Amino acid sequence: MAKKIYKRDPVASKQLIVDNAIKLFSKKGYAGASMDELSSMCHLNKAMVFYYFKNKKGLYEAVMEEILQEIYYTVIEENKLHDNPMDELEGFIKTYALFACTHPYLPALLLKELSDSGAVIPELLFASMRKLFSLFSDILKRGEEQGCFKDVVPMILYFMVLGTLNLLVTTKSLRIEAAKLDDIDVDTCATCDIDEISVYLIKKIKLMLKEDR
Amino acid sequence: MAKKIYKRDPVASKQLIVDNAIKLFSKKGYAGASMDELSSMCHLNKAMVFYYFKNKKGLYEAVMEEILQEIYYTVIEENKLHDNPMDELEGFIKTYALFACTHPYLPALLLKELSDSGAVIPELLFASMRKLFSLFSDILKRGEEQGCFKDVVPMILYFMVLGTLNLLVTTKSLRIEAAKLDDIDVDTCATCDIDEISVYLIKKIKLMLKEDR
DNA sequence: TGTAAAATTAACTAACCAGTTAATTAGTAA
DNA sequence: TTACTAATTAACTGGTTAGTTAATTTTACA
Repeated sequence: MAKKIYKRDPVASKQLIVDNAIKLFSKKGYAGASMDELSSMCHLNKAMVFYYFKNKKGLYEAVMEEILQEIYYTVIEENKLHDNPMDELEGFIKTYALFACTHPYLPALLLKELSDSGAVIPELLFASMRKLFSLFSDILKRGEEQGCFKDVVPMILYFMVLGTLNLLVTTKSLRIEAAKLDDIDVDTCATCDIDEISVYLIKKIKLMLKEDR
Repeated sequence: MAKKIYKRDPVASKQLIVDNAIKLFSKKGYAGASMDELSSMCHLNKAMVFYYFKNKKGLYEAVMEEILQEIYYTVIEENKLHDNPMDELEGFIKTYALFACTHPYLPALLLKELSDSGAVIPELLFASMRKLFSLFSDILKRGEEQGCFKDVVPMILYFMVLGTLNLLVTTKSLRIEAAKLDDIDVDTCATCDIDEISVYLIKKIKLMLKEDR
């Protein structure tokens, strides 16, 4: 017997809302995102948003939780493949870079949140960033103990990696536009792909951790 | 004779609006900033905002133009003090770091804009970022020609410097909060001052530009 | 098949928003 | 003093916002 065709699918409806909310929040920010616009993106009645989520903030939290958990587990799982700090660092950067590039809403949402110390969802952002940073910090510290990294300040290096990668993703369209002009002779890496960028970043980070001075 | 006391001062009124708009936009973003809130911050009637500025976007542009010009001229003027790429690079980083730290609304506004490729004011942001990047790129290229820098990709290095410094400024309160907890043993640089940070960053960037591999 | 719960909708509300208007007040210059 | 202009205000407008309500449709299950 063929599977019964349902006119309703609550799980799919909820996920449809989250998926479209990710797009909308990452494009317009929390304040700029309208629940009317969201519901029409989903082709659902607006009351559906408030049926599945307590309010706008609750939806935003669900969105952030989903993507922060996804990046965290992606990085953590990849990390298990390595057994020495040098490879772990390389894996961390490569994995974050690839994820950011294939999920460009992550850099957009993250930079917006971090630009005001997580004004909308301080606790959640705080906890997630800490978990990811804790792994990064641990890699560097073990590397320092084993003598493969020198003069390590994890917090600064963490923002160096995340700042570089997130900004390169979010400014992509701006950089492509800039490349078309030729009044100033600058290379904006408009055609660089993510692999080239992460290979360069890894090479440079390794160089800066190789010696004390 | 004592100077006449005026009840009105149009220049001061306009500047009062810009100063408070900087605070408000950097805290809440473009969409989240309310012109009613702004006018009451200024203790002025809301119509005053629209008397001095065409509309909300016009005010936002005035705000961005003011701070982008300020950082640009600060960096450009400092740059004139040096006569070799190594000192110029150090000066660039130190000057940007100090400015960002003493004008924390700059990182907040910049990261918000860059997180969606300048959705609100693409042309203005674009032109300003290009001017600053052009200087940075020029320093690195001259350094490469003279042999003091190796394997330079200015665009990536630019976002490395700006990303690191801007994020360290905007996350300051988050990092101070994190330092109070002790469930995970991580140093969040909560007590680092801007000089320590820029000295470290300069040291590391110099190391990464010293050799090809 | 009947019924209760879950999912969905149209229509509504009250607050807020950017921006306008027309009137009023203060400064200027003759 | 007068008369003009610039600065300032209270009160308003029309549209948008997050969120609610009560009714309706679909589904699950006994």
